Amino acid sequence: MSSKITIQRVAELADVSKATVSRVLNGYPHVRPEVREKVQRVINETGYQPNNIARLLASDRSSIIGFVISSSAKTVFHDPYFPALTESVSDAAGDNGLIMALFMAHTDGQGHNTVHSILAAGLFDGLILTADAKGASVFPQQGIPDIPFVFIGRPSEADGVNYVDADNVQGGYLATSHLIDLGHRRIATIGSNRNASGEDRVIGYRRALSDAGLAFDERLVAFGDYSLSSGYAGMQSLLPYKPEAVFVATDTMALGALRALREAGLSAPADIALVSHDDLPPAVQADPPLTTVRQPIAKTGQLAVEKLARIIAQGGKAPAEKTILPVSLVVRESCGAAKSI
Amino acid sequence: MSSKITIQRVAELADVSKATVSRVLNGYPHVRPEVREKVQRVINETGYQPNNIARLLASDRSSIIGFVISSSAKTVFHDPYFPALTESVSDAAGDNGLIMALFMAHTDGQGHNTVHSILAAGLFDGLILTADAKGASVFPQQGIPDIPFVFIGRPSEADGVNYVDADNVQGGYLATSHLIDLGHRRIATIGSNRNASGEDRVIGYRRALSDAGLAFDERLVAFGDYSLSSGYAGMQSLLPYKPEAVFVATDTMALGALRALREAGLSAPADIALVSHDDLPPAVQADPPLTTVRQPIAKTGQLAVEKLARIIAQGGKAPAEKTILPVSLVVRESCGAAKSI
DNA sequence: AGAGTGAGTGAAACCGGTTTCAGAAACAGA
DNA sequence: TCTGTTTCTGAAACCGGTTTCACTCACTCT
Repeated sequence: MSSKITIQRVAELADVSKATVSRVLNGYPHVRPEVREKVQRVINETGYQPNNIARLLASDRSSIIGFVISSSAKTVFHDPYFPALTESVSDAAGDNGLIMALFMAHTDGQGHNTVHSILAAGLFDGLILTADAKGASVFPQQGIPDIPFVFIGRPSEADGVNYVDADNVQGGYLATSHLIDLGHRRIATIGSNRNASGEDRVIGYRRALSDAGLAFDERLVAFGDYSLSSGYAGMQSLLPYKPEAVFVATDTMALGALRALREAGLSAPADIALVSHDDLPPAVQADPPLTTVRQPIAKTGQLAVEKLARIIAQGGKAPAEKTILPVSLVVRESCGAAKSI
Repeated sequence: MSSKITIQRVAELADVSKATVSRVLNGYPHVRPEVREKVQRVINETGYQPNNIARLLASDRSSIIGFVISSSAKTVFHDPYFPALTESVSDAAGDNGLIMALFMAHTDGQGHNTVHSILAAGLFDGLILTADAKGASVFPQQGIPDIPFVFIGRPSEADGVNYVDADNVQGGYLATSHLIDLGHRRIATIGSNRNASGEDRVIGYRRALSDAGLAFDERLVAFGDYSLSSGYAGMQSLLPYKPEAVFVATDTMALGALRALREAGLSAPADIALVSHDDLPPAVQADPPLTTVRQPIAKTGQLAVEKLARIIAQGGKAPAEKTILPVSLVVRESCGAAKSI
């Protein structure tokens, strides 16, 4: 089916053996310059492209990595986080000479098995996994060959596992501290206990309060599921307790929170100051633009891929290490610190 | 690296030949029921998983399809259109027993070559391509084996090419007609001439005007590039000509248009009625929620994959056919037809 | 009973590369 | 000039499946 020219044909045309062509192809030593050149010429003239499949079968390496997005809910691609992450992983894979295959792992039995069988097929050199719902670890499982993998986001059982994550605790801390610095005292949060990232942000929130000598008030904490509507609901549940400011754990939920405010006849930052987390496009597009904690998503994907590539190159075994990326506060209008149009 | 058990090992354990195991594996006939069962038992007991690579090399079929998103700009994943499409293609691929590998084809020389070489490697059974910038056809090119492919969206050169697309002309027509029905006369549009879809929507817009006996006014047409900011700029450029209503070719641009209105002290639908196109999540989230033309994105991806699967099953050659999916109008608040909170 | 079918099976070729191994050629040192 | 290396190179094995082909063995049909 593919281009009809094979390594055998090239070998014949260049009047050498398959082995020699293979050496030239892979840049191996021990080939006379003139021979190398002759082979190279034939390759160029014929437009020969080695068949990856055969190469892979022989060398036990595919150059394909799987990127598994475990979406418990259908929310996956509604939050711009995953698209952004996907893009960076795809780019990084390309830069490292790898092909990325994307999977959405639906946690229902059916889809689960699909992913499982795909993995077991031995097609991939490695995997990038997104840490998702607590305890719902897709990996590792019985019967799966020990293929290298790297998590993005801290998985629930992080012991002995490679992962790259943003400093979510610090994110919650920065956001909350900023609100404290602006003079607010009754600071609420719309967090999430769906996964480690969400929990960490709430931890940062509590730590900031504590460091500032402020009491933690159970009633000022709402939990969402990263969806816009859960942010909306969260804010509604918070309003009766009259918060002066709210740290919302994601931009998307902040959008929902803003809507709840608007419908209650309130506005940010005039009535309630808002700081969110992620700094995705909606943060800029929101009205008012959101003060938010910037999470280095592109960097996260890139480092994860590079780490995986390194592990693969090392033959699979490498000590587990975690990488925590710093986050930073981006001040816009929703917090009330800056004034603009 | 993979599970150490090979077909050879299974054959030995079941006391049959590799050929027989292969037949059982693929559900081929000519195997005695008892033998089939014995082999199956060994397979189950050992947890044997056939090596896809070897299978593929021998059968010239990989069950992997490439999904190529050609992103001229970085806008790709900012517009929720692509995430939604990706999700549907991924799902459909899984349903058809195929693995989807995602590529972002950056049109710069570098990335271009990457995709090119990947394709030439003969790893894929077929491709799903997104029709993008006019003339910038990624495909077909010299040296690429004739691999089956299906476009999503009408490509610039659509002759003899398989594609699945929404009825964009009808979309523009429906949106504009709705505004006309509401009594508006000075109807502007923020369209796009970046690709066929954009052009078609403008064609529908013009046709609706024409059918209603309204004159086409050059000054009431602005062009954007699908980004929120271009919608913003588009609306600003339109305002001096006092439109009563505007058909914006995508939800995302409509978000930008709404912002421009707000900053100009105007609001929709009170001052200017708005209808957009796509019906992606932002349409619901917008304030006011957008009246928009629903495009069956999930269906589009699904049909494209199914069509591709069919072509592959038929051995590659099949007559080119186009599939145009119907669109429908979703009335919300931005057009002024409905009143609600 | 003998020829003609068709199902069931295994040996071996094959897919298109990589890798091992051994031999030939070139070059060094004594 | 004669060993001892080192550099090139090709033949052949190998990766783990699929597929062809020939052969055996019932089981009809004359």
